[in-house]
Amino acid sequence: MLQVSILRNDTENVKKRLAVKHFKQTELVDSIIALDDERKKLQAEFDNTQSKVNAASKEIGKLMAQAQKEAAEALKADVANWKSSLEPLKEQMAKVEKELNDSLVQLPNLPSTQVPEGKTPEDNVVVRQSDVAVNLPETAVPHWDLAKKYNLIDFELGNKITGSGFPVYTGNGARLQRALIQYFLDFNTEAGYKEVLPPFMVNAASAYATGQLPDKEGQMYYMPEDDFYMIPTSEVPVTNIYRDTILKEDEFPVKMTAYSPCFRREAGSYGKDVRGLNRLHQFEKVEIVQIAHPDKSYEALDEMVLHVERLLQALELPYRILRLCGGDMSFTSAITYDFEVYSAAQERWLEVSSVSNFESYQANRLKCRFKDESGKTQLVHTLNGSSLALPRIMACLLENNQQENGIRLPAALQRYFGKEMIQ
RNA sequence: GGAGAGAUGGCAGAGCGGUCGAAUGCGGCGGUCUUGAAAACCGUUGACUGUUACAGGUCCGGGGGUUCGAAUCCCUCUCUCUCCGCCA
Repeated sequence: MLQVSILRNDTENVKKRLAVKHFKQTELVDSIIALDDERKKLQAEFDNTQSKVNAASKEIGKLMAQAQKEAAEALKADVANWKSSLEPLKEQMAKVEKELNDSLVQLPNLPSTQVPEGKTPEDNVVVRQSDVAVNLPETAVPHWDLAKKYNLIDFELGNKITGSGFPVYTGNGARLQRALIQYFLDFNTEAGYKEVLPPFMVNAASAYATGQLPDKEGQMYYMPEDDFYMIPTSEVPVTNIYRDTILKEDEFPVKMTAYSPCFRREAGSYGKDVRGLNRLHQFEKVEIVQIAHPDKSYEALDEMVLHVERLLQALELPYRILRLCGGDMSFTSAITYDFEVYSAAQERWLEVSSVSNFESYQANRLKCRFKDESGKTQLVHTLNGSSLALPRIMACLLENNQQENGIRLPAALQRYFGKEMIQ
């Protein structure tokens, strides 16, 4: 969430920025500042009284030591008096603080100045696009047919074992999946990202810190017995490594990469979007996360965008990079680049990565800070991106590389897969 | 799952219900000394909130309670360790 100080110091600009995100209730900004004023006032009053109580308690201690019982008793009466006024104050403070916090989590992150105006995906700006020409044979089919033909993925079996959206990868399908994970992790670690293998379930505090709670609660699988959530992305456990920490300046930048399965309820999805591998309840992803100095986070962002782009180039897939417009960005992001690959047989673009800078929005909830040169603690910037999400990459690899006699894998993958062709 | 022990500052580790935000050691930072470094010595060193600044307030795993006053007593939850059982 945003810091109140940002709203306070730059109120008009904050409202302008919120408008880019098509956030309507700008009056929330004013009410937050008013609530914070109220909070401060109550706090000051509370502190003053508490201060008197503390002083008197010490005095009582001294009087008791000197056996001045009567004086002590008199003071005790005063204390009791002050304390009774403390109770209602406390209640009011709790109320105001809750209201303040509830309001604050309703405010989305401010979009950076580079974010284009716009409301729908059509308003996203194509930043770069590769050559999209793909030569498919006459007999070309979508990946779900290929998966069946070469026994790579069994969707029906997944239905039996769990339900729709939980495919079973078999034989070369499973092997290709494994090869991709291995390749992505190697590609990332070679670029300086430290590999971590995190837990696949998190507690509520972690889900809150990265922003899944409270706004995306219904999108996660939840285990009520233990109060755990299945992770929708490894961003959650990996970023939470740095929850409640204070970094030293020489620790920047923190670069981490993690493989994990991702679990998403995807309530409300239907139709052609969910066909085959296009949208699943469980899928594999390799993620990259950076924690950066506030002055360096946009450099880090550019570096991450280039990194993902090089990976797509190595896979020889047609791709484009979009800078998302204000209306299409996620709640918590300050700027987001989406990567899409062109799935030739379906003739559609599939999102395979989303690289975002959250600036200090996430760090504020995470309480991830650093000490600057002057010794002051301030919030870090967090960034993350997929590198890459597996199912759609697989769909695209299968569709775009299909030939009459099999599927030819790009050179970069052959070493990992062990063969040039899936037949 | 059963029995027991524990949770204190970056780490280690003291702490009688009152002057304890907390001894001491290590580490960190600054300085003296040195050509430089080490050693030694001196000083300094938690977070949050708040104020122009000071003051003040809060925090000794989380929550609640007793008390004029709690790191210290009570209840509860969580976690860690040891032993037993079970187990990939």
